[in-house]
Amino acid sequence: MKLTLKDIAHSLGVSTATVSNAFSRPDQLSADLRERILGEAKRLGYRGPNATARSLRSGKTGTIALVLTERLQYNFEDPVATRFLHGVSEIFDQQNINMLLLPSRAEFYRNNTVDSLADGFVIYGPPRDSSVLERIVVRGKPTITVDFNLPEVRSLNIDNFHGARDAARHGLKAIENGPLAVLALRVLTESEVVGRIQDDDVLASPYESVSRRRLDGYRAALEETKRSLDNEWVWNVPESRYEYGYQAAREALMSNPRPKLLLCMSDRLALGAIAAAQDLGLNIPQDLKVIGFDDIATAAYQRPALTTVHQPQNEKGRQAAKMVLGLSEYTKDVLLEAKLIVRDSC
Amino acid sequence: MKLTLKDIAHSLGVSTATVSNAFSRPDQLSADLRERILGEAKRLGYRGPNATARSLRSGKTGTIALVLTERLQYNFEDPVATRFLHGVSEIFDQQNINMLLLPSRAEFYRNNTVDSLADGFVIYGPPRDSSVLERIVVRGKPTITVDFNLPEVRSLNIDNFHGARDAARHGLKAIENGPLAVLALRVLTESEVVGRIQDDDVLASPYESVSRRRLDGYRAALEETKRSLDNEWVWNVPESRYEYGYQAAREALMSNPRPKLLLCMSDRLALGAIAAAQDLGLNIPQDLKVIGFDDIATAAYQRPALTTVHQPQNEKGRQAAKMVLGLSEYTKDVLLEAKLIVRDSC
DNA sequence: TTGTAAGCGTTATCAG
DNA sequence: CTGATAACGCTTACAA
Repeated sequence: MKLTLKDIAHSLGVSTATVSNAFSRPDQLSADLRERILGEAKRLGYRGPNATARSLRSGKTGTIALVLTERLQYNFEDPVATRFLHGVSEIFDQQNINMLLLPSRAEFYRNNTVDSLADGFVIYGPPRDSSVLERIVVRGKPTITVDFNLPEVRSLNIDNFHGARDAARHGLKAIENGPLAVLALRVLTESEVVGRIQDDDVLASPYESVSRRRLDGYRAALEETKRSLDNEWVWNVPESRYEYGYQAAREALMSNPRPKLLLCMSDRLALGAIAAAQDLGLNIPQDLKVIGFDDIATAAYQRPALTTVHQPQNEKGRQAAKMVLGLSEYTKDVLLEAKLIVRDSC
Repeated sequence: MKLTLKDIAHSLGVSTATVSNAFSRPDQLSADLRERILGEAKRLGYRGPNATARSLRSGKTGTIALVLTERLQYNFEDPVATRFLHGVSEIFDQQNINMLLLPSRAEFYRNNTVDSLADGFVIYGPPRDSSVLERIVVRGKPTITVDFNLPEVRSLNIDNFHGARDAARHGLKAIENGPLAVLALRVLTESEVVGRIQDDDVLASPYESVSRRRLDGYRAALEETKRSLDNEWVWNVPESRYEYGYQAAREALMSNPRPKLLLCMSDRLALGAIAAAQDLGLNIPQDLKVIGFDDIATAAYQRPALTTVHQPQNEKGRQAAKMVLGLSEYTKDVLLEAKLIVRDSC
């Protein structure tokens, strides 16, 4: 048996409008009548206004959608993404907001008009297929992009350039003039394999990507010491995974001259790299120095503890949530600091 | 400018019903007309039927809700929960299902009629305030419970009893007749502190809880060797956290006689316990043996690698998703195996 | 194969 | 302070 506002109204001899007000706008009716209505509703087992009907009429859903990676799965795997969601959910918890998780793969949106399902959107990272953005970025609904930019849309980023530059500076000082290699994350747009960047590879990506900024940061530090970064010493890695870090580092460490420093664009890559180095019998930091990026939890736990660039993922999540809810103290684009944390690996 | 079905219908001189069919029931009209409608929609910038209106009418939302812990945050912190969500999202990814994350705290449901927001519910763990269940368990919407049971609702569990019993058997064989302690997770219903179970503490919980089953498993193994478990040697811990494991283990290890075996109801507790032991100068497994539960990723990585009971969280997530979507190969309650994995710590 | 029309359960507007 | 009534945008019998 399905109960509606009408049933309550009927049973009490009042109008549906009044019952609606009793639930949604308490100030619109006498406390007394409201009491009676709520009591009757409870007695009959009515649980409150139907959410879909309410949204259809009011245009509000009480839900914020997070547009994540191609496949949702990834977000429960990668500690960086998970930490971001942790921050977001802290604010949603406080504000009683429903959290809708959406993948960014285009196919998902073919039969799915999600823009009506949420009051706002947080787009975490650039979708591979940018047509998704056209379906989502609807005028009128608050939308913010995280880790990339879109014209006309507020963005939240961390300062990848300076974080990377500081990391590289620190590393370069430690190895002086020794050789180095970079494990770069998705710096080639379409490549799905681990490998050196070839001279003729194109480094451009459709958005000013996180990786690109980090690479530029590394470069800037090298230039300060009159060095430059040869593409040959940059490994492209398609995803932030331990195994890829292992593989790329192994290739790099078996090259001649053997790098004394590995600049890694994520901690997971760095952890894989350390394992590869250890398996080759190298000591860290004596034989090889490794610097990561992200500062995931294990970076501090593991031995040797990882020197890395801390990015405030938790705070980033909180900021993203506040921005989309209009609760942020900032009114424009936000750039959070990324700070070098020196531990044992360099 | 907001576009609706009507606008498309108008612009083409057909009825709204036909436009609706063009999007939702292609077999109801000629391929030719459909082509024309879709073309016009695209030209005008119409993105497809509004999801709220569609659900109001059809009763379907394309969304499955996961009712998680009190605060959503926790699920992005605890690797066990995260792994479960990983499994769930794998199936949702395949089936293009929207994933709605809901906290289980009662307050959230006061002004929120969520039952209309989703086509089905997965309730992961018993809510502290069971009134939430009344608001959610609606006849007609597929609902399944995970890690607990509810009358009339399909459930998914792992075999906690046998997993724990096997763990305890293995540990008891290793220490022969030595003393042991248990780090028990939320085995006291209301306690928020770490501490020994007092004789007069009540062990009952409103549901047959996971912890209770694990405790019974430990007990069963002890009884096989004619031993029994004194409450005094059971520490209650309010949440599965490293720090609590550390604290409880420290208390246990400073007691007399000092336990030779720690049976821990989660890996995070076990990892904390190992750290506490090491800080007390104990060697594992020589001086102390530790067995965990869950088999989280770090259990295998860390040194000494943790002996633990593997629970198939990923598969559990997949099963939960399949069950709620009616895609499961099982038709009744499901019980997954929990298997002892022997590594270095015992 | 296509069109007509009656809702789905609310909330907003406006009048009383 | 309360009540009629008209949307909200769509789906689905049923009729043509």
